[in-house]
Amino acid sequence: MKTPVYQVIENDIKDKIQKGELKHGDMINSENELKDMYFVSRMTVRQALNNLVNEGYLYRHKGKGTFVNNIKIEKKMQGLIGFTEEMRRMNKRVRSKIITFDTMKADDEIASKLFLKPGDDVYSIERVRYGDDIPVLFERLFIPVSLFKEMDQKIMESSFYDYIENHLNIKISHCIQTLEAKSSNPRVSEMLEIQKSSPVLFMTRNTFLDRGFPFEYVKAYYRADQYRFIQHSVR
Amino acid sequence: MKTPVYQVIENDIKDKIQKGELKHGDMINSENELKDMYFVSRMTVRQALNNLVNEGYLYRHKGKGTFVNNIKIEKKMQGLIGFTEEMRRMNKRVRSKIITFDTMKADDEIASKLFLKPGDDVYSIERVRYGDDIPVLFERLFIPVSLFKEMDQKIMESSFYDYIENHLNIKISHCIQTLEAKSSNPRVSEMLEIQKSSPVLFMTRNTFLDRGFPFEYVKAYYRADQYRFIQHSVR
DNA sequence: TAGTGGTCTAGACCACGGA
DNA sequence: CCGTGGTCTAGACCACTAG
Repeated sequence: MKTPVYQVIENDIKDKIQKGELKHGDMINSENELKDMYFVSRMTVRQALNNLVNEGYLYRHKGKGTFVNNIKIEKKMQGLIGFTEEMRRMNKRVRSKIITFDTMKADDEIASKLFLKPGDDVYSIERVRYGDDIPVLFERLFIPVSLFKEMDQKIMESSFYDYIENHLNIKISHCIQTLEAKSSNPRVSEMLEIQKSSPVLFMTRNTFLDRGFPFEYVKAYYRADQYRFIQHSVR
Repeated sequence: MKTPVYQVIENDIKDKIQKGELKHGDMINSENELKDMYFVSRMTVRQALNNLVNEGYLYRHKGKGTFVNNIKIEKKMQGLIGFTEEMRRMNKRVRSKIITFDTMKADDEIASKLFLKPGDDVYSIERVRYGDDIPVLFERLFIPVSLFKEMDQKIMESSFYDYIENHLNIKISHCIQTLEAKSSNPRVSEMLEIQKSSPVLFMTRNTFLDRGFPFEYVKAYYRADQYRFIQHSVR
């Protein structure tokens, strides 16, 4: 279980950035210096630096050197920040209430999103999520019954994604989200405790397993005065 | 202006995936085969394959081989799809109209977003963008004068990002976007040709150069009935 | 056991940037 | 000019997978 040399070099440089010994804009040791410092060949040094450049820690300028990037934004933070994480950033208490939990027959839209035939069984789950007891989001999830025969309300109240990845041992591959502005309809207004026809942020999410099949389709309404999406993109 | 060998190999493999000669799950030629096919050393082959793995085209299994990934498109489309691209997907003609083009003193908000002091000079550029002659988005850009002394209207009418990356030879590092729903104010209603207090999608974007400094801060209003954001996230 | 990718060496020549 | 990163070589040994 020996750590490869290039990973040792990577970790040393990351540590120095973490500790503040290397700051944004600083030039790090040149490849030839690092090669002599670690008694390795230059290609090994380059392997370490390439990885750090790809992860956004460093950037290079030919003829000048290799420099520390301004990396509050790591690749980890890429993509949209989820509801729970965002609420935690704002120090708000999170709570969920399940409104309905049914099975139904998929209509054309749901069927096409979940790669089913119209009329196939899907779970339909409505819930409201609160931050500091203020309703922030009203969502409806559609999940194929055929994929999760033993679904129950307890799974939905804890972490559905955890259940899939750790209990069923299936990896989640990717998702496609859409975001648009809408006026709230009466049902949404009631659930979010806002006036009729207020602006709301409407999101859909289609999430796929690593076999390429979708396992959920979600429609969600966010209160305009309580939530915004934040997204970091690299490169 | 000679293309490096590893890029030739990369392009050949990308082409084969594009043409369908290589499909999801197919094993590509081994590193030793590729080395003999291109009359290069194995390290050069590995440089090509490493890049394709990082871009999501391929994945490797030690002891087995290198395989074609199925999500090549999603990785490329990761992050939010831009206005021009989205309009093209919907086969709409794109047009921009610059409304105002001024310099002004940064207020507290603009200054903090652009790492300036309040009172520093910034360009303020308002424009409306149309799809098939329907106004889709009204945006206001703030750009530090100190970074782009020779800015003029023609740069903004063509591609600002192209100008930075290719003429000034500075790389763009990353951006932070926020998205929320709002009611349109009178100015926005007029520009987007919609009724007063209609729902609009409000976006801000703060974009950074590879030195870590921001070069633009954008506020944009999207017509709810004409635009939605689509986002792909991997893993 | 044979073949694959993972790690690593000790060199080389080039293009670019700054003094 | 010299030092930097960019590209490339012709080997080597290892760990893993499959037949």
